[in-house]
Amino acid sequence: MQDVARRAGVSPMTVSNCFRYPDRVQDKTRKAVLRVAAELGYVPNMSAGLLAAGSSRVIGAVLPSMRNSSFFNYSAGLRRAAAARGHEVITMIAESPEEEFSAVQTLLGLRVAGLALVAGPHAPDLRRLLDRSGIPVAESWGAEEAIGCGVGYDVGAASRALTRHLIAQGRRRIGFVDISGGGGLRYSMRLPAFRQEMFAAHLSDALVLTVHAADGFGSGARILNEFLTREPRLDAILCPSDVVAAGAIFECTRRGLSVPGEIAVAGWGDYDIGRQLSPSLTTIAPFSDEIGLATVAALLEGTGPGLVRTRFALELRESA
Amino acid sequence: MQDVARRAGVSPMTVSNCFRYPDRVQDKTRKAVLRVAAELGYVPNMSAGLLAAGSSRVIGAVLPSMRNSSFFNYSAGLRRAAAARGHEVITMIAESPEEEFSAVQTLLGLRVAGLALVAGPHAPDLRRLLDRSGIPVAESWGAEEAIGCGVGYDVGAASRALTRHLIAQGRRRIGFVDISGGGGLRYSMRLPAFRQEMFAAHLSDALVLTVHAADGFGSGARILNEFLTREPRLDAILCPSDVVAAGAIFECTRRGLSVPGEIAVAGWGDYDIGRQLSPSLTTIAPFSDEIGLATVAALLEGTGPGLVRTRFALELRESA
DNA sequence: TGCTACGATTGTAGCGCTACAAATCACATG
DNA sequence: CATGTGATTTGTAGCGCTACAATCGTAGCA
Repeated sequence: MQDVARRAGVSPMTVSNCFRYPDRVQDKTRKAVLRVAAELGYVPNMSAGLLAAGSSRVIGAVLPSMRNSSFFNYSAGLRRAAAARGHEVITMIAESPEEEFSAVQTLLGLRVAGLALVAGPHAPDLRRLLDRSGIPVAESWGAEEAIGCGVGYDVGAASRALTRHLIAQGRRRIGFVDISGGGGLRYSMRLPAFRQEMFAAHLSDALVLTVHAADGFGSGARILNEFLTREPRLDAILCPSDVVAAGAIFECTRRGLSVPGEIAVAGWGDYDIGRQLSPSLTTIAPFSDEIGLATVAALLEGTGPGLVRTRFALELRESA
Repeated sequence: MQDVARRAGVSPMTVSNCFRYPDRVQDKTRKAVLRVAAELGYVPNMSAGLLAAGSSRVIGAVLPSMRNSSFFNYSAGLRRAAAARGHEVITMIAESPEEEFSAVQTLLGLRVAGLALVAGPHAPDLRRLLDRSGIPVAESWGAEEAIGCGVGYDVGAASRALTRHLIAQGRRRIGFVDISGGGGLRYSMRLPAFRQEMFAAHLSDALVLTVHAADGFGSGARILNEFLTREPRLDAILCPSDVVAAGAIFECTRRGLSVPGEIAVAGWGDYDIGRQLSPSLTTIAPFSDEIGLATVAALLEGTGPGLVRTRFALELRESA
């Protein structure tokens, strides 16, 4: 900074202002300084700035992965909302509660302006660590018990809407595929909501199977087998993701079962594959980018703990 | 840090040492300090540490997306290699050269220990900025002209291997699907290598089509249409990704063309979908995680500019 | 007991920047 | 031409930590 100031013939303080508060500096001066800075390849040392000012313009996000389009869209939403407020987003991937804890420590060490977590199993000390840090925290896909501000759509309502739709279509023997593993926590209300609606319609809610998130396509055959063994007249399946649903549809095709004629298949998450599939997939669209937008808003507008509900949509297509 | 030192009855310097150089501190002292720190929720301010010490243990990575499994595996490789060396990885997503430039500035501002870029179109000033920064840089999927150290497999060799395989199988009228858009830059050697092999085998290399990366599945129908219009006796297609190949196979199935009987279809990238598909997809496996590992090694072992080659494999399955 | 050697611990100074208040400047007014 | 006003610029002090050198404590040995 000294060098830039000298070369531009101004004080270091003016250089600092050029980057942090451009309005405070006369147009001509600022342009001159910025030109010299570009020539010298000067990039302000954010660590020093943060140390001096006590506040940064970087938001930290911890994600369990970015493999599926939900997290991808979420991340895009985070970035868009942050950019609109002059902030940046840095991301750390953590695939276990331990990794998440360590990532949070790193981000806290960087003294980010806010921290976006994703709901799921957390390390036991995480909440305490964050409470003491004083940094705004939001938990995306979070529900009532969220760390900081929970941001997400009403999974239970979505599950009820989907179940009601199937019942309204005349489906009676509906198989429900639950998801296990860490990510499943975000969808823990799916099953209770399904049961509630089935009970209300005087239908059996006993056809429940569990798959691991990682199984993906591959589980389609197993699911169908097990369901049909237990209930040969099965007429609908509710899958926990479009990928699993795609696997189920592939297996139906292989067995010569028509979809949706003989069996209705519903997915969850509105992934690309669901649109391309034939028949195209009825699914829940979670508007994950909105979760990202709302998360940044909660972080930066300082609403504090609470619960922010985003939208979801029942996407009716061919398969159910 | 002062508080922790007071409560633990030691000097601030000892607290600092506990976190940075655990060996310098007696076991008993360290445990006591760490306990107090945990109680107080103290996390060392990395900015201050970096400012004082001039070096951080965080590596910055800029990715164009993490939608596909290549980047996901790459990112996992980065994290694994960094963890093995006691470092962390923070990621920024940038979908355009401008966003990439801005992300690099942020990461440079954080004074990361190293910067991992992905090959593709860059902002014109990026190279100069990085040269002056003095921070180690590597460009993954990079080739000869890489910024910093290029790390990646030999795309040309992979393309030649795949083409030779099809020719050896007796295919004569081979359609080649090229990819356009930013990401295509990483694969610019695919087409020249294909042409070279076709020429060497005295075959026509004129059946070339271009798709946009974003089109994915959807482009399958168009590709097949155009190829078959130009050459009704088409007997093979080389696709730029497994997703495009899957789209092509779907379209073949719809038209009643048998794969690989009448038409061989080859993908690229070894995505999940290629294994689940029926017929399963012959493809190039890029070992993206190795690119991540090698990138971190190049960054931290300070090999400087140069070119590091990782492996790839011709994954022969049912479709070609 | 005195002295050395070595590991553990502790001051001091300063990393690069920004908040804040003070100083300076440009310009219009009486 | 003195004076006031508001915009622009500039010192000063200190953010929280670590490198480095200095100091302390203690075990081993003559």
